[in-house]
Amino acid sequence: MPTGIHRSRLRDHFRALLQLNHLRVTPERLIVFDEICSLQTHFDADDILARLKQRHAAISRATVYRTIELLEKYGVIRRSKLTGVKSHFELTLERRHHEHMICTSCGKVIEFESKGIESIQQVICREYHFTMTYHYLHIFGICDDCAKR
Amino acid sequence: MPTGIHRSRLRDHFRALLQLNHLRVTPERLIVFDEICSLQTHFDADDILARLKQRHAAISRATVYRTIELLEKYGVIRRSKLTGVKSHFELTLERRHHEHMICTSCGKVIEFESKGIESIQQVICREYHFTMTYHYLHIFGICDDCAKR
DNA sequence: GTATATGCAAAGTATTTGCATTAGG
DNA sequence: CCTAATGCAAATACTTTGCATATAC
Repeated sequence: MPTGIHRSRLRDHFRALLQLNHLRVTPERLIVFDEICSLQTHFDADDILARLKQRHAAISRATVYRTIELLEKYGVIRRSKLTGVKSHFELTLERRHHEHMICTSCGKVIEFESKGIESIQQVICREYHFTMTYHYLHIFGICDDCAKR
Repeated sequence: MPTGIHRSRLRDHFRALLQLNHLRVTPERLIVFDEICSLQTHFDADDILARLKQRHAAISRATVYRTIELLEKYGVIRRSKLTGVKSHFELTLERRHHEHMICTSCGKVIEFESKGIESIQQVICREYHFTMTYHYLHIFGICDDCAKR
C-alpha cells in the first residue's frame, strides 16, 4: 500500500489491494478495515471486536481474526507482540519511512532517515530471497542531554 | 548482570542474582537457566521444554514458565517482539549482535549480521551525539519458501 | 521449622479451524 | 453458478493458577 494516503482514500486502496489479489470485497472486510484505520494506536483483535460491537456491526470473531491475518499478510498492518499473551497490531501507513533512536534514560525518541540502511537492506533481502514488506530499526542508548547530566 | 561473561561463570552470576533477591537456588532454576544459556538463538517456552525432555530432565511446564518470567523480570532475558502467537525470548548477554528477518507468513526467523548497518549506525549516533547501548533491526516480509507457495 | 518452589491438573485466554450456509464476481 | 468468505461452535495453542507436596535455607 502506498504511503502518505489521505484517510478518505484508504478504503479505495484497500479495495484495490483485494481486487489485485483476487480476493473478495466484502462488507465485513471493509468495516474491519475502516475500524482499524480509525484507531490511532496499537490494537489487538479484541479492541476491534469491542468497537464493532459498540457500533452494532455484527461481525464474527473468526472474520476479524481472518481479516487481521489478511491485512498482515499484505503488509497493511504489522504485528508486534508487546505483552506476553496477545498480539498487537499497528497500521503501516508510514508517512515516510524513518528509524527510531530511543533514549533509555529520558525516553526521548529521535526519528531519523537513512538512505544507507535502506540500500543495505535491499542487498540483504536479495541475498536471502526475502520479500520485505516493512522494517524497523530501533537504536537504544543515551541521548546527548542525559549524557551531560 | 554484567555483560561479556565467560559461559562457565554465567551460572554463578545467576546464583548470585537469586541470592541477592532472596530467591531460592533450586536445581530446576539452574537447569532451565543452563539450557537457555546453551541455546544460540531466540527461544520460546516449548523449545526449553523439548530440550529438557531430551536430556531427561523432568521439569514441569509450570516451572519453566515461572523461571522464564523470573528471568525476564530481572533482565536476564528479554521478550522480543517477533511474529506469531508465542512469546520469544533472547538472552541479553553473551550473544554476538545480529539482526532479524521475520516471515509474516510462516513465522520463520532468519538471523543475519551486517557490518554495513553497524557502521551506518555509528555515523548516525555521532551525528546526534547519541551513545548507543544496543539496537535491533527487524525486517518483516515473505520468505523464499512462502513466496513459492 | 517455615516459607518458598515445584508438579500436576484444571482453568483461563487467545487464536484457529471444520463445516454448513451465504454471497461476491 | 461457482468458489471464496462468513458465522458458529468446537478444537487447539499458549500461559497462568490453585493446591497439595517437597525442599532450600
